Amino acid sequence: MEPIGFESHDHNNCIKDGLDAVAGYCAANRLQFTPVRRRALEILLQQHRAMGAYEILDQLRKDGLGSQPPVAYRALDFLISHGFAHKIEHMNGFVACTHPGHDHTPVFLICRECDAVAETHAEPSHGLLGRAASETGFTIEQAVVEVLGLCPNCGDSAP
Amino acid sequence: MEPIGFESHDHNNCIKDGLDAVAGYCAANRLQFTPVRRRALEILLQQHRAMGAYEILDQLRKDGLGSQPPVAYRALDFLISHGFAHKIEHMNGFVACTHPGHDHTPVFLICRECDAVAETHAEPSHGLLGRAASETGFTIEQAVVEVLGLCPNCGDSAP
DNA sequence: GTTGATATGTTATAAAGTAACAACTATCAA
DNA sequence: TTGATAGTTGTTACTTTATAACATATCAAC
Repeated sequence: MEPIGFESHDHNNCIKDGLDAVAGYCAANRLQFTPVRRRALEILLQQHRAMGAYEILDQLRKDGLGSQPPVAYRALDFLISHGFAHKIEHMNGFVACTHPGHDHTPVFLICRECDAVAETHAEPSHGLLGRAASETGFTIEQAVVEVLGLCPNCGDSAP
Repeated sequence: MEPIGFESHDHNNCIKDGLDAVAGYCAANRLQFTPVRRRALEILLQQHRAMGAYEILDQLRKDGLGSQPPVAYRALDFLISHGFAHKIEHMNGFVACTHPGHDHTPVFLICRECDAVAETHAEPSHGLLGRAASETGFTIEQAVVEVLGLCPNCGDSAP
């Protein structure tokens, strides 16, 4: 599973592919991919970094797509609840999912220098987490894994 | 490494031992373990669950130890920066560390039913995280790992 | 005891998130 | 095609979480 986000790539594809994948998933599952939701996702897709809800709201406002906080938070709730976006708890921010439609436990690599976020995966019921949980009889439902540090670009220049 | 928090235990020892360990560490390292800081830690130690900063502030206020938010946040900053407490990002809450004084990467098991928090450990440079990081050239500095689910007590009664 | 660093008290405000309700839109069955 | 229902958006007002800035007090070391 390759993290996406640090290496250079054709970013137009990220946006288009992301929107298309979600549009398709919504069509197939009778979910309403409304203008607000679509635009919110597009805004997130434009950057591989965590954005604040109010930052997203500012953009929506410029497009005449809602100007009050609940509009942004509701769009984000929709995107998150269907796995199209994730919340970065550590930053009170949000990122687009890099492979929407698949059930997964995301692991984020977050650069403290440039705020870039790369997403990869782990299966929490295996490995360290699973072992600690099963030892105590704890039932895992969800895992928040956020790794902070320096991305390849920032690590090289400012070590 | 055994998680602490779910099984029954002599809780008076948790409080006393926690305070003693931190007091000793502070004495040895010329840190000021002031009344506000000591009481904030004691409040956290009284419960194996995440508490909000304002919840802690309420308690401090009752003891005449400060009544404004910065007092609580500064005490928590001190405790966290020296590893005596941790922030649970997922809940905007704080817990006492169960083994202060040791450098470590905490992993939290959080019960969504009763809010109990157990702390265990992982070494992020090994395992899944380390592999994902080294593949991309990412330098890990810190990891936030919060596992949500049901503790043994709540999982049995309400599955 | 003076000085420089550290800690606390306080005011004010920023940032993040939600409750509640009214108005609009999609969906689908009759 | 109408009407019932569920889902979505607009808006007001508010709660919760967190911090900036500055004055005052205390500590620690010389």
